[in-house]
Amino acid sequence: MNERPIPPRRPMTLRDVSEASGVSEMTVSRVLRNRGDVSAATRERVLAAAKELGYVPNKIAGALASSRVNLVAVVIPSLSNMVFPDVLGGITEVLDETHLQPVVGVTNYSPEREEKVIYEMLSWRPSGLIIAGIEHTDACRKMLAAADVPVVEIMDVDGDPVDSVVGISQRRAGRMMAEAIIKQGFERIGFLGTQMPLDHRARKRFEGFTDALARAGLEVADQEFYSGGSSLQKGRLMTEEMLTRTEDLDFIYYSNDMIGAGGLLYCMEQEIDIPGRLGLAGFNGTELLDGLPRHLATMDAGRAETGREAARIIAARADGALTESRRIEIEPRIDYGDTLRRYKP
Amino acid sequence: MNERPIPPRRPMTLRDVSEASGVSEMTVSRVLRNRGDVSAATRERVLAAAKELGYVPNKIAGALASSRVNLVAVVIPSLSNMVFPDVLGGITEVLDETHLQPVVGVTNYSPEREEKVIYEMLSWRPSGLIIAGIEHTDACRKMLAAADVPVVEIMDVDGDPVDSVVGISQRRAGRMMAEAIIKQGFERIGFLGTQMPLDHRARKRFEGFTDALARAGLEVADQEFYSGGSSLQKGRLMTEEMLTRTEDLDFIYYSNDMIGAGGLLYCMEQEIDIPGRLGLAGFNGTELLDGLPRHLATMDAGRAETGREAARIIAARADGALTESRRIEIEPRIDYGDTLRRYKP
DNA sequence: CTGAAAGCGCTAACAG
DNA sequence: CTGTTAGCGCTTTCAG
Repeated sequence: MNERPIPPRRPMTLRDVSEASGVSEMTVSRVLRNRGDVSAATRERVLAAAKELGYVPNKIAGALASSRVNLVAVVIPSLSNMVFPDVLGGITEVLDETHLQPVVGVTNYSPEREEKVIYEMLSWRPSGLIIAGIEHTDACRKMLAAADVPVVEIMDVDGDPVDSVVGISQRRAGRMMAEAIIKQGFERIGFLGTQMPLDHRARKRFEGFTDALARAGLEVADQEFYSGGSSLQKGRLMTEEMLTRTEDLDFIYYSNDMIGAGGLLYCMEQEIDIPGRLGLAGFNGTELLDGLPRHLATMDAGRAETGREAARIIAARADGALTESRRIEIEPRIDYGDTLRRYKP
Repeated sequence: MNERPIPPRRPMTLRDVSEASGVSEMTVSRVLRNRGDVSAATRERVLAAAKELGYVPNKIAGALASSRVNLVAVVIPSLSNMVFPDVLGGITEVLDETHLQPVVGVTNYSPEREEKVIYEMLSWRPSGLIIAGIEHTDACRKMLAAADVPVVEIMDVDGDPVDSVVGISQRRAGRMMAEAIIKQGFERIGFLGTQMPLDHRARKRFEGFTDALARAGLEVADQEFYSGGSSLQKGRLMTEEMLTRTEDLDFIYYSNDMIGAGGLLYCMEQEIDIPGRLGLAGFNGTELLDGLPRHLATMDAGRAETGREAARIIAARADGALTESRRIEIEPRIDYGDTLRRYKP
């Protein structure tokens, strides 16, 4: 197809644009970055030459020379969780107004991978780092502290942050839900959740939950934890198992909306009276719930808001408008939906 | 909290490790990169010093000096679509075996954003670029061609690729589904999909679909397109509308599993005989479907496989094992589920 | 096995 | 408004 002998292509540099336009490299650089005053005529010539050549500046060299990098590292455990894309949405929304750009790294809930991802990210000297969770290995904390980069830990404020932190209190969220459930008169309460060692936030929610139950003289009547597979499917199957095993349950609290939805679908098929005979609640406030036959009760953890606030902190730190650590606690909000508020008996 | 007067912290460099270990910068560099022979003793000293200082190498400088960047740019339209995380999973799986690392950019189906994202990505001189779709603005194609970087366009092979391409033929996928539907004896077929100008893949599927219908002397009996909002909810509402408007429909083809699931849930509530009175099919083969009361028919587009193949091409190009463009067409596979195969009449 | 010198492509800082 | 001169922190290359 291509018959011209290909000359060994030397990567294009500023110099090429400089030569093509007859303007010094420095001025070309100014034009391309919109910095300093350049005459309209020169600007045009440079822009035309750059476009003609299809020149894309080398940010590696630029970053090295200016020690400025417009990247914000975002470290999250998973993309398939629904939750994290929402947070990312909030981050992007705010960063889009700035010159900063998010770069995503995924850890799959593995501490080793987290260390590696953070190391890789930091080695590009980003303008900031946003990371899900507040539990990290010592090595991670050390790196983050040593990096001299603004860090925002998100989605959990219960613990000792490295720098700034934005999110809900997961323990409090668990307590709030327990209290709401108890207030509606439910007493035989089961819990269905993700395997905890992996997910500190789910664990803390569960702890807050059992705490509040204990204070009311109750305890979890049955519990089970899963890992892997379709959450919807798991919710369905595990709900069936649990209801068979513990027949007198009158409530199931799920650690996320997806398994909750699975449970809800199962219950509706079985024509179980919801929430008369059995109440249900999930966690996250995902939009998925709007399409279910009944709206599952849930708790909005303010994911987009969390992302936005975290990004605002990074942006403010990057341009020097902010110099100290911040702590922003987002208020979780119970959504009663159709499965938590009991009909007056 | 911190009472020590903070000395104006100069970012840490190789030199610091060099001084701390009493070894030349060059040798430190060798140790940290595992290149060339270094005596075990020296290696230990260097490693200890680096760890002690919490040194993280500056990849910017490294990349500039070596003109090697271990980043692979991955450009996708959206993260909330279920589909793209799966592709990313495949990509990551393969790249994890190499020294390469994916970096994700999101375009929100906007050509302008796509241009910007590509430009930003290329300015970091990645080792390769994987991008969803085969339709790009001229500016994008020009940049990609000029960049001298291996490019893999994915998830659609119908068109003129810039370089390599991996994915299904969307037109063919549409045709296959139409043929399967016709074969089952359905005749009054509706289509419910996403707004098309944004999503070329959905458009091509639709075109292939109507093509195959036409060849069988049929046409789409009703159609509607949506944008925004919860897909599950939209599927429910739009299915209701369409069934009210066109009462004699005997099949609805959805452009993705999520709206399909919404439609399915609606139909089950209405106790519509599925697939006796009405057949349904979605697209993508998402694991979501496993948890539904009935398994929605769908088509597996080989997302993870697509991601893996794309990553393999980039990896092979990066280490010189491959020098030419490749074209890999993935075979889509119909999953009949419970909603497409009609009971023998 | 180890080190010294020269640059990667750009921008800061200064001088016209 | 435009150009010149030094690096940015590493790695390449070549000498010990």
